[in-house]
Amino acid sequence: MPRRSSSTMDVLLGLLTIEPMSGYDLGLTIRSSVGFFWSESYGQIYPNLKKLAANGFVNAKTERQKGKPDRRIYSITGKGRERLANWLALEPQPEIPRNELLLKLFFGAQASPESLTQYVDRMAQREGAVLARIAQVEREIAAGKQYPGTPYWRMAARFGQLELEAHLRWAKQTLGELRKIADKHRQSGHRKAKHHGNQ
Amino acid sequence: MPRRSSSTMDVLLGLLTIEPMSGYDLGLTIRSSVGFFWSESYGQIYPNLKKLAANGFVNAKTERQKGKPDRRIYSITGKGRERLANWLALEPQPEIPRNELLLKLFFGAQASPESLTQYVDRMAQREGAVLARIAQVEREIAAGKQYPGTPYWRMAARFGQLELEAHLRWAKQTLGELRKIADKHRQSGHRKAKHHGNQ
DNA sequence: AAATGCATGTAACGCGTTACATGATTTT
DNA sequence: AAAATCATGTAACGCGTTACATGCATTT
Repeated sequence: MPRRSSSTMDVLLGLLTIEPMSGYDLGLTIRSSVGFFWSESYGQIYPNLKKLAANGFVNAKTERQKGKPDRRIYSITGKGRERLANWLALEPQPEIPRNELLLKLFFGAQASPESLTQYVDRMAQREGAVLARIAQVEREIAAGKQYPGTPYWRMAARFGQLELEAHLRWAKQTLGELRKIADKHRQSGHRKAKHHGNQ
Repeated sequence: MPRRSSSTMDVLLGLLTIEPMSGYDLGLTIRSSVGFFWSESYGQIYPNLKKLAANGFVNAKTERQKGKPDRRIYSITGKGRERLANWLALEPQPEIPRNELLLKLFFGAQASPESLTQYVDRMAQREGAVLARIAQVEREIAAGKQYPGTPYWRMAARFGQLELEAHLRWAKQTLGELRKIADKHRQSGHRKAKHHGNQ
C-alpha cells in the first residue's frame, strides 16, 4: 500500500524464470505455490504484465486455442532477469503488522467469550488445513524432480510449517483459557436462556 | 487496503475504553501495546478521530498546557461503545498473506546465498528483539494491576511469543542450510577475489 | 545555533481489491 | 437452460503511508 514500492512485477518475473506463462496461469501458480505467503489478484496481474512488456522485461506472444479463448504467453527477457536480480539484492523491509484476530482478542473484555472462542477455533481449523496442504506440497517437492529452486522452496515451506504449528499450539492453549473465562461468566449470572436435553 | 472496511476507527475506540486520550497518545499507545500485531500512522489517526467525533462515537475537549501545544482529549461515548461491540461481534477475516522475505527466499536460486543469509540473519535479530520486548511486557502485565483486559492482553502476548520463537527456530535451521549451499557454491569456483590475512 | 520532542493536522500518491464486461465451450 | 471454466482486461474506490506545514520549548 505504501511508498515502499510494490513487488508485484518482481514476483511475476520470478515465476516466469520457472516457465513462460499466461496471466491466468500466473494467478493459479501464485495460489498454488507461494500462496501461503504471497497473493496477487488478477486486477493486479494483468496491468503489471502489460507494464513489464512495455518496458522490455518480458516478451509476449499470442497462442491460439480452439474452443478456448486465446492466451498471451509471457517469457522473461535478459533485461527482466536483470531487474529481478536487482530486486533480490534489496533487503526485504520488515512487514507492517496487521492481525485483526489478535486485535479483537486484545479488546476481548468488551466482547462475548463465545464469539472469541469461535474466532480462534475457526482460525485453527483454517490454518490446520493450510498446514496439511503445505505438508503435502513438501512431500511432492521431496519426491519430485529436483530443480535449482528446490532447496529454497523447502525453506519457505518449512517456515510455514513451523509458524502454523506454533499458531495451532497457541490456539489450543487459548481455547482452554477462554473456556475457563466463559465458565466463570456463566456462573456469575450471565447465563443465556437455553434449552437443555432433547432439542 | 481493500473493500474489507478498515478497522482503524474501531481500534481507536477500543483503546479509548481503557482511558481518554489524545491522538498523539493513541499513536504512542498503539506502538507500545498492540504494536507487534497492529499499527496505525498519524496520517490515519487524526482524520479518523475527526470522523468519530463528527458521528458522535467520541467526545472531544481541548486541554490547555503551558509550554506545550494544546491537546485534544477524546473519550468514548455510549454510541461509540455500541459501535465497538458491533465490530467485535464480526468475525475477523483471514489475512491476505504478504511476506517479502519468504518471497525472495523462494526465488533464492536467482540470488546470492550471501544476501539471503543476511536477510534471514537480520530478520532473526529484529524478531529476537521484539520477542524480548514482549517477554518484558508480559512480566509487567503479570506484576502490575489487574484490569478486566489483563487475561486477553496475555493471550495476545502469548501469540507473539510462540510465533516469534518458531521464527527464530526456523531462522537457525535455515541459516545452516544456506551456509551449506554457500560452501558448495564457493567450492565450485564462484569464489570472490578477496584478501585473507591483514587487510 | 541546531536538533529533538510535543502536538495537530492536510495533501499526494499509489497500491490492491472488488466488481464489471465479454464471450465461447463444457458440464450439470 | 443455467452455471461453471477458461481467459483477458478495465474502472472505481478507498485505505494507508510518506511528506509537508506549523510552532513553541527544551536539550545538545
